[in-house]
Amino acid sequence: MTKPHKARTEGKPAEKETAEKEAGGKKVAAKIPMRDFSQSLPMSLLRTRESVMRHFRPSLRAHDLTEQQWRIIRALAASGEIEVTELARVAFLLGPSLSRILRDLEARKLIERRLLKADLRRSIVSITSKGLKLIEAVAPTSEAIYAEMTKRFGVRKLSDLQALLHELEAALLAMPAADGAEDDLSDQ
Amino acid sequence: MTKPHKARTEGKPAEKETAEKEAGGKKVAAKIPMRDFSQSLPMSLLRTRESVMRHFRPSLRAHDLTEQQWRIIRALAASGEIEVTELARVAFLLGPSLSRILRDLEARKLIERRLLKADLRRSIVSITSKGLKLIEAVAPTSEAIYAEMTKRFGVRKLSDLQALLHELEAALLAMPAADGAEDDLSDQ
DNA sequence: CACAACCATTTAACATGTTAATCGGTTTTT
DNA sequence: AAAAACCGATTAACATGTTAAATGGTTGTG
Repeated sequence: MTKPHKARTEGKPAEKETAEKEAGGKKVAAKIPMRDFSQSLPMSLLRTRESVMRHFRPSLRAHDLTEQQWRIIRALAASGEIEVTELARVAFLLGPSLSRILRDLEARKLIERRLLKADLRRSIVSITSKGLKLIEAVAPTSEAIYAEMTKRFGVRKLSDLQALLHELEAALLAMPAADGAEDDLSDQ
Repeated sequence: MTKPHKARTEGKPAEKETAEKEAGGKKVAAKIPMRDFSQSLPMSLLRTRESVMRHFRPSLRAHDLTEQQWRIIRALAASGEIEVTELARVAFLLGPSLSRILRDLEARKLIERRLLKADLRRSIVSITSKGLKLIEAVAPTSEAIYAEMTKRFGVRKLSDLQALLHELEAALLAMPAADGAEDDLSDQ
């Protein structure tokens, strides 16, 4: 990928000597503020997600569950039995995190594991009855919160948002990944 | 940081999707429907954000920067000088995380700190010239990636998405937080 | 002025994110 | 079959997320 030479200033110019780098003779003042930082897509997604999770955390916490543990429990309840690798995919967790969490959930007897005789490298994970009870205890509250959110935001807008999120995800999955070995200008 | 992965294992049709299942004598009984787990709003936001960050990470990594460190550096470049508490707000980081990261960035001479004489509890953080150079080295690639994303997804849709994200965030901030003291049946 | 209440920041402790390395188990190659 | 190549899962090591507690500094009140 080539480097664009269009660092433009548009946000608020930083006072101080935030480096006046100029191309030619014009002072581009604050330099490279890039898109207003607080409005970058990753930040927007992060903030919005947090504004959502903020409402669910108290309920999970009341049942001694972290967000990730809840994701796993729910995924298991929805799929019955599932291999660790597949569980990592649906619960969107990395292997190491999943490994640790499964260890803890197993100790709490919320889930169970058994080896696959056909391939001893693999194991099958499933939820226990105790785990199911926990879900039954938490789900109503979660559903109520979700319903309230939907009501406040609007079914239609929520649906539109979900659609856009999926479209963006699809568009980016189709976009080739830059390997980070761009230009490597260690000079300067 | 937040960035799940790439656990793929295709050709693995997730048999049995929802609900009850009975393998042998083990009944992984039924449960509450709930919205299809994988389509929950938090998961959608998480996955989409990851699909975005996935493209930026290689570039950041090439410069030995984590996502959070980059957020801080950028926020500083955009605001000149700023107090720690305010920095935590704009970079969307919790105090403890920020404290650690600032310590490291200061050791790397990318940022500086000075106490506020008027109130010794507070300190002002600012970016150094070395930090600015780092930004100049990373920004072009980041901007190029962002531009490519915008091109693939569409300016209009990106704008719509940002708008919906903000609206949802606003709607949820106005929603009272459940304190999680519902029924509290301590498991056991 | 003494002191409690309050505030900004940091430290502590534990869970997860993340990449690399490791460890059995399985498949392929010779 | 034995060695090499692969593979799934875990462990290691370090950075961050998250809540609670500690540390110093500041303010309000008596």
